[in-house]
Amino acid sequence: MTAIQLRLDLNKNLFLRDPQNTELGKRIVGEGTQLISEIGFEGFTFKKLSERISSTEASIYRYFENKHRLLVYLIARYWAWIEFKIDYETNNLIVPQEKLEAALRVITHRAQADITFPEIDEGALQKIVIAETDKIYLTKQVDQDNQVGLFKGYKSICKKISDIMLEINPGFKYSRALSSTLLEASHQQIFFSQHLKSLTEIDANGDPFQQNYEFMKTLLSNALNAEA
Amino acid sequence: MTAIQLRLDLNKNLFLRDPQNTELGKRIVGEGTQLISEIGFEGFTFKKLSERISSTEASIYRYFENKHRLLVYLIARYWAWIEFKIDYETNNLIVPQEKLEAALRVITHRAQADITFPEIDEGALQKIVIAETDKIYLTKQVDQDNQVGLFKGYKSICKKISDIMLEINPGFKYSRALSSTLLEASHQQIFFSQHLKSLTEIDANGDPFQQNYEFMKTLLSNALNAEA
DNA sequence: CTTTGGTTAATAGTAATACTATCATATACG
DNA sequence: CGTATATGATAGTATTACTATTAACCAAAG
Repeated sequence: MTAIQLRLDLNKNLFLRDPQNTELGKRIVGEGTQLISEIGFEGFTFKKLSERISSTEASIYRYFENKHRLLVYLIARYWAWIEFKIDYETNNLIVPQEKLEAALRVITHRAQADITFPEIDEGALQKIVIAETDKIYLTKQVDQDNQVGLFKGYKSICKKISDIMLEINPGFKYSRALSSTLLEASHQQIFFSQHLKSLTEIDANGDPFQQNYEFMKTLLSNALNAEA
Repeated sequence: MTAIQLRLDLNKNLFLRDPQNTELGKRIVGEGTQLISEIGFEGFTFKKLSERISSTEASIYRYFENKHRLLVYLIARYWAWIEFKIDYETNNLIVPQEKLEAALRVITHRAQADITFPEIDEGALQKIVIAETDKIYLTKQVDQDNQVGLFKGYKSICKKISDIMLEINPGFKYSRALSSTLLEASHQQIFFSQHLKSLTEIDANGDPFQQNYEFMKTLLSNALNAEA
């Protein structure tokens, strides 16, 4: 795959001012990704980021309402990127089993800078997704955030995979549930392999992304075939 | 089942002073559970709790290092409670399939005050587990916390279920991974049914706990039988 | 060439949070 | 009775997550 660059149209509620439009915006997003992946979201502040990009807190606040929104924005970009890759990889495939395998490969594999954003380090972004994704919806404002469309990208991928499952087995009753379970497992199992090793056979010293793919493929094909 | 009361020996690192030993300790834990389930963990502070129990911040800090530790403590109690119930329900069962079903029922079902803690509202505690569990390990200190045994209870349940799976199918390669995936799904799917409905078929207006049980049972039996 | 609009920097300030420290009082226990 | 322990009362601190104001800069429009 040739390296191409992406520019996304994301939900307008994800930001106050589109960071893709300005130099400062790109630095906020690019260095923000690095900083969060380095020190973790809890320790991250706009103050620290402003020092890193030689700007000010107030300037960052003009792009994002607060640090939570920045996190949601970054992760939305990740899922938009994943969705694009699923479309790309499944394009022209006819056999639904092949489509599903291709999609599964995309959601489980290590981030690679094939299709990329100009200013974002995809490896760092994937690290954020692994460690912080669940925090975007595990909040009191989840319903409001959901209502203004902040989670559209994630839901869209879930539906996409669910639809492929239904092509394979139209009678399967839990395609959405299985799809979201797999999406969650795609980062959770990697996290466990790094930090809570007894919770998984996946081994961070081997090729955890590949192992996770195999685990999930096993789960999937059995679940779908059995009910056929 | 007759109502019985539990007193647990939890890891000493979960608290500074054992809250089960004193009146104040029990109020911290009991009212803390209520308050977190009401306002969410982010909005929760020791200040607010101290007002609610007519005590002081400083007194609460004598029991728990910080609010994160209190959350870890509460959730550890939940999983210890679940583990006890699994042991109780699987006791004397011989057929591993039956054991697995019984365990699955325990981890998926709505909290009931059958086997109980004196001061804790199990319904509120389960609400906390559904909304906050992942926050106990999605932190920068996860490795240190893990090292001092804060997550022992969760890991123990994961192993227990995994072992039953291996009784059914000794050749299954992903028993730990599947077990942790199901444990995570046991609260995640309920959360989705309440807040991000398009991510699951489980319907919060029906009997979501029962539906979740059926979803997970489907997953499980297919995964285990296929590889037999 | 000047005005204007838009972007950013600089600075200051605030309420709340997450603690820590100190001291006095109550109570319990041996 | 004396002493250890638990709690309460109070105060204080560094940091966080913002908000507000003003001034400087720059590009395009008139």
